[in-house]
Amino acid sequence: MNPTPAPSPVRLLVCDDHAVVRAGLLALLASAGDIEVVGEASSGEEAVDLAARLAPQVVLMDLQLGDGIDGVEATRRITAAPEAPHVLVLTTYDTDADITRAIGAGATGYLLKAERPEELFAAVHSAAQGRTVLSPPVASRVMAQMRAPAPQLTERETEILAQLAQGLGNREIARALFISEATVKTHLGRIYDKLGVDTRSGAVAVAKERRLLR
Amino acid sequence: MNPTPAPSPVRLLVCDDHAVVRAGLLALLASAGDIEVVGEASSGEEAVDLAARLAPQVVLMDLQLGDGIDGVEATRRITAAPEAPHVLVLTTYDTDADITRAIGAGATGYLLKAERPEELFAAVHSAAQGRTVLSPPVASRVMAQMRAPAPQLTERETEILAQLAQGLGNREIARALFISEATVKTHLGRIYDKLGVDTRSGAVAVAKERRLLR
DNA sequence: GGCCGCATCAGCCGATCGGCTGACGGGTCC
DNA sequence: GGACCCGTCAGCCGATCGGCTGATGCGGCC
Repeated sequence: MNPTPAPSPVRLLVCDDHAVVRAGLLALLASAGDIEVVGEASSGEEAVDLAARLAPQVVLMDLQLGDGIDGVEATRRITAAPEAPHVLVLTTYDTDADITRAIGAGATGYLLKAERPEELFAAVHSAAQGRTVLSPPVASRVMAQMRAPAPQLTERETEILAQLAQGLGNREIARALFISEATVKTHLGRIYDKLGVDTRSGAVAVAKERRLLR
Repeated sequence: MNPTPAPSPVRLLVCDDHAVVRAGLLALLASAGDIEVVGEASSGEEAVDLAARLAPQVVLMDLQLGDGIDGVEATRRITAAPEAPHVLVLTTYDTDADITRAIGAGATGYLLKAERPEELFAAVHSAAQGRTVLSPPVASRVMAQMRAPAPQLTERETEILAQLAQGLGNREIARALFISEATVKTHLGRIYDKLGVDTRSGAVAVAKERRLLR
């Protein structure tokens, strides 16, 4: 009937730590017809392993994976391999920190779970060809990121912030990081500037909100 | 062939703000056979409306719903109606605060998305009969909650905590809530006790962690 | 009526924080 | 070699916080 031969389906590996969500994705993707789910992983480690063994064209990756390595690290390891599959991130959050880290780790696309299912199907095919796919809200943020010089925290500042979020005082932070209290205060001041706050509790709130930690 | 007549399927309404997840659940539940999804909602308001109009036996409800009312409030409104359907909460988090609020709002069951799909099917049927279903981790927490008198914050303390998480100082909090600074400090002291911390940043961290706010 | 939890307030004091100015060494980039 | 960022440190000072003791009023509960 159809003169054009059916294209071979895209070989896909799905990684999500929630079994119900994973099963839902499998059922959903199966209905697409031109997508073949060749494996499923419930952890980052498993995804890295299966990506190497099953050689899928695309890995659909959640960023939040509970225990073990997170989606960013899994993405980094998967894309580091020769002949690596393309990683399409499918997650809930569209925070700057997550997007930046995922792209930095080598993700080909970044899709939100709020997206329409048809977009997901289209994105899988685009990713199979190496084409970048971004959800509109994500694309907006990426553009904004380019325009605004990105008030990003340095590694050291992030460490300080992590200690702060434990409720530690300056003296305790200093001891934990083997630096002087004066240095801690210097860093804190810069952190306040970058986050647009002027108290430690405000900094912790913003950090948790923007998912700058862990 | 089969001597026993096929039981009429459970009428189900699915509520989740993420379109991809919702579509996945639909596809998954459709494969169960004895479950009929009669409607889907992408917001709490829509769920309340559809629950009244479609008269499902069970509502599968996510707690995090983005804008508008949250899953707890939606559950409260749905179960408030006469002849109300049973609400089965299906969510990611198993924090004490979420569980307590959901059950308080009238939820019949509380399932985690990490659960196996078969458990979801079984839970829907149990919920249809009004039987309580709890994921094992949730059940454990409920039991622990019963044993330990639950260090719960009062309404006022929660308000103070919310202000604190904005990074406000004691004077500002006092002004915002129309009370004296001394009172703010008294409340803060009690909050520290209940949360097991001794600094404001620690309190904010715990609050965000245990999802005590919003 | 007494008990108790909750919210409100006062005053005190030592410890801590936040903002400031200034400084030094080690990278990187051009 | 100079500009620049990062991380490190010092000292100062006023503002704020955290812990304490003690007190009042209100509303349930028995």
